Amino acid sequence: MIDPALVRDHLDEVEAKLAERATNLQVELAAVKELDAKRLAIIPALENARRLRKELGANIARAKKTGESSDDLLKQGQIFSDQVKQQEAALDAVEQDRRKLLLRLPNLPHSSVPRGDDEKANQEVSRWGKLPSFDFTPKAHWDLGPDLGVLDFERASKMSGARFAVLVGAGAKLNRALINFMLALHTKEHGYTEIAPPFLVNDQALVGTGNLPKFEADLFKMAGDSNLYLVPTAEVPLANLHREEIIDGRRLPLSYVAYTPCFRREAGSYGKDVRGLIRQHQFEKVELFKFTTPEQSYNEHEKLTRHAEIVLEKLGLPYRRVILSAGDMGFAAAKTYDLEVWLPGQDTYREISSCSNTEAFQSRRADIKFRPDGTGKAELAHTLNGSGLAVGRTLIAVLENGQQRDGSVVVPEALRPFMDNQEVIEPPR
RNA sequence: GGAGGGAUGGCCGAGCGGUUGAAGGCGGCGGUCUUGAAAACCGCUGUGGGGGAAACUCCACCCUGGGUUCGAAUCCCAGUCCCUCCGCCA
Repeated sequence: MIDPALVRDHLDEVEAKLAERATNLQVELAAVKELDAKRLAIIPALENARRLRKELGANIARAKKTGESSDDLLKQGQIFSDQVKQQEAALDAVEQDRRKLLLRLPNLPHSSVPRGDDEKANQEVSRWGKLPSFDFTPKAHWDLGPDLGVLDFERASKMSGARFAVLVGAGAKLNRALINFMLALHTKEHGYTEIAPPFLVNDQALVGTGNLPKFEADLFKMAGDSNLYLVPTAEVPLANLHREEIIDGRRLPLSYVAYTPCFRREAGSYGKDVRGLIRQHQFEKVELFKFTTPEQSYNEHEKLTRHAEIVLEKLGLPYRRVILSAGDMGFAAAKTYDLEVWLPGQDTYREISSCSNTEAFQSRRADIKFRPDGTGKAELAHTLNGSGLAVGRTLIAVLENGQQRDGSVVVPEALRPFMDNQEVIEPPR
């Protein structure tokens, strides 16, 4: 949620910033501002009514003590009480409406974010790694995987339908090795605390991250009268780890890493990435998350992005870093770097990680604060998240980049300790 | 699933429906004392929202949401979470 005070005092700036996202939210912003003004008008009236009621209450108590008649006072009390109730109802309605609008406004882009309406305006920041050259035509993983006997899309569709996959044998093992490798790296070398969170979260948690109320269609909701949803990313449970808390500022930054499956409806992506493991209803991810101070958050953003990049470097997978344009960023992000891994089978870079600073956007929704130096006034924390990495896409990259003429795949050295020292995945004979 | 018990400030804990934002203790901060420290003593010590340049001031908040009442931390209803016992269960 953006700061309501900004809408009140700097409407033009907010409008301009949101316009960079290729959105037109002038109507909503004007409505927020109007409701805000109404709110500020009701509050003094309400408080005055409450004060009158309170003072009268004290008089009644006194009169009762001395045994005086208090019938007139009681009658007056009724009037005051009605006024309070009326004003309270008015304030409640205005605040609810205002909140409803605010919850649907995206975050303001940071000043370092390039303008632009969509991914075409994204800017490459850096490249790493030498693109592999093959003396044969490299296969895409949707051919390579089944040929190797490690990926099975047809059987998955029988039990679950489209956008699911079964990993078999060395494929399942490679998947597990990637998870363990990433967790080991981030916990031992990058200082993250490992979290094993719930995979089902309630609606409030999703409001906190910005997935609700606007993107309900992207989520799998449990049947029945529960308000539980399957996590679309570990970002949700991790962000809510400290909801409604005031963190001792001396403990910041707090860095967490969690492995979870992720579940997404992928509504509206019909016909997009229908082949292979790129876009699935269920995938796995190792997620990085930080709580930090506003002063440190952009520094931490760089660090977090580097931590994700190091995974790719250790695996020897060529990639590039891209800064997303304002129009291509997610709802909650103020700034996002995407990491794109090279997929030779598709002759292109594909997103494998997205690292965002949401500034106070999620903290304001989830009420996450910190107290600098452990004392003084509590301030909203900044939150950061990033994939470190998407496991399925990493698996694809390992297969496509490591493939050999005979259809076998070389296991990256860094992964071998997690693969019983297996060096090559051989095709079935 | 059944039967009970509970939820109050950073923590523990008290609170006949009427100056109770809330006793007391612990912890924390500041001070006095001390060569230093401890002890002792004194003071301060929540969050949000209005107003104000500020000092300050007003309003709200005792799990959440309703209700009763002139007035609710205190009474009633619903819900959430925690604990104990029984049943079931990986």
